[in-house]
Amino acid sequence: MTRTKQKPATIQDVARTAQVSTATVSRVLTQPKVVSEATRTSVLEAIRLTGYRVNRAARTLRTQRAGAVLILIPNLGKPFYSGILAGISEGFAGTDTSILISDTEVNPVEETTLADYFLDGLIDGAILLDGRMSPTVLSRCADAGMGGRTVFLCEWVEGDWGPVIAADNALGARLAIRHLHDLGHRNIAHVTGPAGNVLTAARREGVMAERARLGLPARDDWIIRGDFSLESGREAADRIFAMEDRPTAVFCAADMVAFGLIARLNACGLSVPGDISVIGFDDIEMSGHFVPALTTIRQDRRRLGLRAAEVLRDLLSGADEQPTEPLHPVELVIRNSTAAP
Amino acid sequence: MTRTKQKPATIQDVARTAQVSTATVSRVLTQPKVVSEATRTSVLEAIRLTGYRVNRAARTLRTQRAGAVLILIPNLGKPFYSGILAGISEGFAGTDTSILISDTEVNPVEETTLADYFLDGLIDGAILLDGRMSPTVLSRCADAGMGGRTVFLCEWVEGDWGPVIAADNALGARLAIRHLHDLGHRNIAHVTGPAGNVLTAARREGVMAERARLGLPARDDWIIRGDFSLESGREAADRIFAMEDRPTAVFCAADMVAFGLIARLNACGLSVPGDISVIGFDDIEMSGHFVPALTTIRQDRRRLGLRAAEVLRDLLSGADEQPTEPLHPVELVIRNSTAAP
DNA sequence: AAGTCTCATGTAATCGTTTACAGTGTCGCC
DNA sequence: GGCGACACTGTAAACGATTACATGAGACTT
Repeated sequence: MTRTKQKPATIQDVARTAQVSTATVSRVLTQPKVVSEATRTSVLEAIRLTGYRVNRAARTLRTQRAGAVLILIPNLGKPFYSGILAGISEGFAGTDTSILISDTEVNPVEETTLADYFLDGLIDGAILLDGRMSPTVLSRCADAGMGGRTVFLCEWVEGDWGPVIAADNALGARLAIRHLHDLGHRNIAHVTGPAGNVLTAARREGVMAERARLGLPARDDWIIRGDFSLESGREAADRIFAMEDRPTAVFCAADMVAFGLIARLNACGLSVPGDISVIGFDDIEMSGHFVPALTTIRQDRRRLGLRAAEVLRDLLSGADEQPTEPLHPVELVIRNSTAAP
Repeated sequence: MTRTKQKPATIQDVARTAQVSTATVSRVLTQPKVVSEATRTSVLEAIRLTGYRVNRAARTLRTQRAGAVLILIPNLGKPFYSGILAGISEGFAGTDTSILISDTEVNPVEETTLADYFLDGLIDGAILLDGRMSPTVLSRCADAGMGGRTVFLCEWVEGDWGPVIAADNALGARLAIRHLHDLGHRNIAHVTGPAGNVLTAARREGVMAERARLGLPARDDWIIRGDFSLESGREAADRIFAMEDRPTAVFCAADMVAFGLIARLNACGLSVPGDISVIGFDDIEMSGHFVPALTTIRQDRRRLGLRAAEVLRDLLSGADEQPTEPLHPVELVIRNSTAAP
């Protein structure tokens, strides 16, 4: 008598099977301590027998909690984010919270979308990795009850919109410059991220600070605007190649930029690190496999994701927000793309 | 009198405001035709006024439809998938269906997980991009009512588990071989995907068939096992470099493999396409930017995703399944990594 | 004028949980 | 013996939508 296409069992079925009330079954599921050992085991047995699974919609409706969080990612295609997602996922493991992922590239966050998620009761909170969100949108979201249920990760928006989890980008930049300086480089260029991006700002700031500290020449045309893309790396390479006195080393604000830059420099007949040293930022998976293997600044993406998940969980459970250390460590990974000039 | 932290408006509030019953409001939302022009506009006005949004949980509970589908992806980190996601997303635009994304790398599909999504009433259907799912898991899912609510995309599992949307991989492989042959190559190697993968099989089959058709030498050691990864490309390069009579051209089962291969060949002192021509498969974003720009076989990923979404929609709406053309076109994109021997 | 049909709307049951409140039984203690 | 405390458990009212069925008003037919 194998049931194949039966309707899913409800809490009623379990209650009937275990000869208790639905309330008791519910209690076994949500606050096991208050129900006696005997009935608890009998109910659990009934659950096993009936193959019961709690209906999320009903629970959500009743408790007014969605049991889900939204992760808003600028561009899923970027390899940078997979480790982050793994960390977030890990952080929510065992909490029967499901994770919705949305790509702001694919589904642009228009005026209301994010707020709608909250209003529709689809999510309890969100982790935002997109620093381009407008304050207008954010304040709408705050009106929608989003206040205190949002965490920024990696990127963020200026203003008091919620806790921020991020790597110490400025420190990373300083480490990069220091490394190049230690190798003997004095003329160091920097390919930045896109304008208006908080990471761009933090990293450039680090570059400026360290360059000043070390007394390195601060030429404006050695700060080259990029946008974290491979393509912008190639453009930067062209710019550098055309300079009369070229820098001997380049710090790229992202590994992808470094790849584009190196490929193009090679095509122009310049070798890395022979003629020019290049250092990146992020340490994405490919960086170790590239030729030459890329010297870069690593952020522990899994850990960042994990931490963001924890912070959001605390936020949602109303736990007293343990002050999170604002900046996560970064690490210099020395490989083959940097050498003495 | 701006309401800031008001509870969200319910259908009751709208009904009261518009002086109609909740049934009428509901009808305006779900079957606008049956309600008179006059009341409809009045209700819509009331909705605007109250800022009402339908509560998904309540609707799901009542209708027993989740209004969501699950996308199961092997590895979100692979750049290959972003275009696919965009297409899927496009395919569901305007259907108030939300899209859940799950990464089988991050959250392995254990015995029950996928089935649970269905049982919990969390999703109405799924698009599966992971060909590694075991038939055991799939048959559990079928028991959970998954039958006829699932679509395979790109990869698939042998057996009658649902419609399959995929590019014509065998044709792609043949085009690649033909292109190399047209350039004058006769000694052509192939770096395959991982064992047991359906794409690996289809592409290798295409290679075999075309090689036979063109009367090319069929040496077994020119079929090199890979796994779609950059790393496997590097290993293949080492193998090829060590051969006494090297092939003059290599067809890689994935662009990433080609990148690893080319980088390593360069490191060994072999130039591409000078010494060896290399062609990839997929045409991921980076392929056009790589140096040399990679000749490859393009699949229209956005379109594949779009089509999968459409098929799933039809499946869910119970529409008579219009027989989908089984294989989607592929296209040879000629760039700079292939040349005459 | 009565019957019938159509169209628009209202009434109320229902989906499957959770949980405030009430009830029962047992025990200890004055 | 009565009374409070305690530990469980049951009853039933929500949560916010959808929808089968009932109702009422015209319009049209005979």
